[in-house]
Amino acid sequence: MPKAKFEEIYKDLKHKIESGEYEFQQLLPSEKNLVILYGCSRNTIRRAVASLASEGYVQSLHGIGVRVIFQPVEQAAFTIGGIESFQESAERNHLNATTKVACFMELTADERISQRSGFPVGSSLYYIQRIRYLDGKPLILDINMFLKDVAKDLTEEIAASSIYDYLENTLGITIVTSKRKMTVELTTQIDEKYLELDDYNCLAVISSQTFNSDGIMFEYTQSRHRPDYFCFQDTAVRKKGGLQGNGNRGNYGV
Amino acid sequence: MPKAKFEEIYKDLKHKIESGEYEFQQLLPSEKNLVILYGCSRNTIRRAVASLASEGYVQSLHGIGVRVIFQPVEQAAFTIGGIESFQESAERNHLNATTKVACFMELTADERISQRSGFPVGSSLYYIQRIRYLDGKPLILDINMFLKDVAKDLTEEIAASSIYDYLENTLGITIVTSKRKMTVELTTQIDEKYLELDDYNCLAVISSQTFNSDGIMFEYTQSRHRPDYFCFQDTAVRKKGGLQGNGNRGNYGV
DNA sequence: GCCGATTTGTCCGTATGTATC
DNA sequence: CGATACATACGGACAAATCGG
Repeated sequence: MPKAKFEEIYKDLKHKIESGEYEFQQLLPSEKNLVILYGCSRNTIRRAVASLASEGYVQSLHGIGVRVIFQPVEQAAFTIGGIESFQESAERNHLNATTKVACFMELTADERISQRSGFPVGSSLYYIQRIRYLDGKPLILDINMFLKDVAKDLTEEIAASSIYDYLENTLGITIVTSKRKMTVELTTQIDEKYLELDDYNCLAVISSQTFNSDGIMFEYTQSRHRPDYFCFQDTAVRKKGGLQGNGNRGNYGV
Repeated sequence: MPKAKFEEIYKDLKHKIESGEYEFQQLLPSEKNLVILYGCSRNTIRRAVASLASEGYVQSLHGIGVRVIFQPVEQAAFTIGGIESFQESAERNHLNATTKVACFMELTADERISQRSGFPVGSSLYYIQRIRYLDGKPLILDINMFLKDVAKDLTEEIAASSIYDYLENTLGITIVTSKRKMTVELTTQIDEKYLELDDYNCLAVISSQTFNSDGIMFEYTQSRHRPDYFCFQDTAVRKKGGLQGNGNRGNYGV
C-alpha cells in the first residue's frame, strides 16, 4: 500500500488523466495550485509530476506548465515492467495464467554458462525451464538460473507456482534491482517444441540479472517471448544539451 | 554542457564508478559525506544518486548505504536511448555512419496510416524511407512521417543528412517527449530488399511518436532493426509493495 | 523591445520517519 | 538501546523560460 504522500498524489493525478478529468493537451493546474489542492509542499508535487512525466503521461514545459499527452490508445492488458513476477502481472490484469515446469535440475556453471549469465564459473545453480500460458496459449519460455546458496531448497513444486513468492515470503530475501536486456534471437528446438510458433523463426528475448539486498546477483533469467504477443514500451525526454532517456539504453553490440 | 550541479555530481560519480575508483560491491560514501565532498545539499546528492540507480549503476539500501553494482561487461558501442538521432549516436561512438534515402514523398494520412501512426486522418505528411549503414553494413530501415505543417520545407537533401539538426537548429523546434514501443515483426519485401538479412525472418521494430513543445505529435517513426545488431537495455527497481519500473512498460496486446 | 506576472527548474537547510547494525 | 544511514516532507530562495500588456 502506498503510504508515501507523493505516491498518493501521483496515483490520483494518473487516475484523473486516465479517466479524462484532465484531458489530452490540457495543462494541469500549476504547481502552486496543486500545492493548495493537495495540501503539501511543492517538492512533493514535483516528485509526483516527475513520475508521470517519466511514464509518458505528461510533459512539463519550462515557463508554461505541465501538459497532458496521455492518449487511451496505449492501454494494454499485461505489464512486465518493474520486477513483477508473471503471477503478479497476470493477477493484476485478471488473466488466466498457468505455468508448466519443463525441466528442473541442478548444475554447476561452466565457462559457457558463466559467459552468458554472469555467474562465476563453478557456481552451484538451480536450472529451470518453464512454459507460461495465458488463457491456454503458450506465450513464454522462461529459463531461470538461481544461485543455490541464496534460493535454498527450491523444489519443482515451488517452481510450478511462484518462485518470487517463495523467495520473498518464505526465505525473506529482498529483491532490489534488476538489469534487463532485450534482443531478438533465432528460435531453438526447445522453443519450437513448447511454443506454438507460426511463421516466426525469431523470438523476443529478455535477459535479466536480479540482485538482492546483499548486492549479490542471485538470479539470471531468459524470458523467450512469442513475437505476436510481445510489446515493450518506454518514454524518453529530451534535455537541453542532447541526450537523456530515463534509464533505458538501446545498444548495438560493436 | 551540464551547468546543473546535480548533473555534474552525477557525471563525476558515474565516471568514478566506471573507472573503478568506486568498485563493484563497494558502498559509496554516505550521503552526509558526499554532501561534504561536493559542498552541496543532501537533496542534490540524492538526485544524482537516484539517476545512477535508475541506470543500474548503484542500488540504494535503506539503513545501509548505496552499493555499486556496475560491471564493465555491459559497455556497448552504440546507444539509441533518449531521443538521440542516428547521427548523434554514431558520432558519440566514433562509428562511420551513412544514410541513404530510399523514398521521399508527400502524402495524406488515410484511415490505415492514421491507425498505425496516430496522426489524424487527412493530415499532410512527409513520408521518408531511409537505410542506415554502420561501417558499410545496412542495419536499420527507418520509416519517418513528419507533419508537414511543423517540419516545413523538408527536402531529400536534408533527409540524407540530419533531420533533427534541421528541425532544431533551422526551424527552432524544441523536441520534448518521445514515446516508444518495441515489437518483433515479420520482415516485409522492403526489409529484404534493403537490409542484408541472413536467416532471420523477423525484425526488431521500434515505433515512436515525438512531441514538440506545443504538445503536438509531429513525428511518427518506425525503426526496423536487423536482429543481429540490436540490443535494448533497462533497469528496474523493486518497491516495497510490489511493482515499479522506471518509466518502462512491456505489454501484451490483449 | 521592455517589464512584470506566472510557471517550471534548481538548490538549500531542516525536521522527522524508518531500517540496519 | 543508540548510532548510522537512507526516505520523505516542508518551506524558502533564486534562476530561467514564457507570455501578455
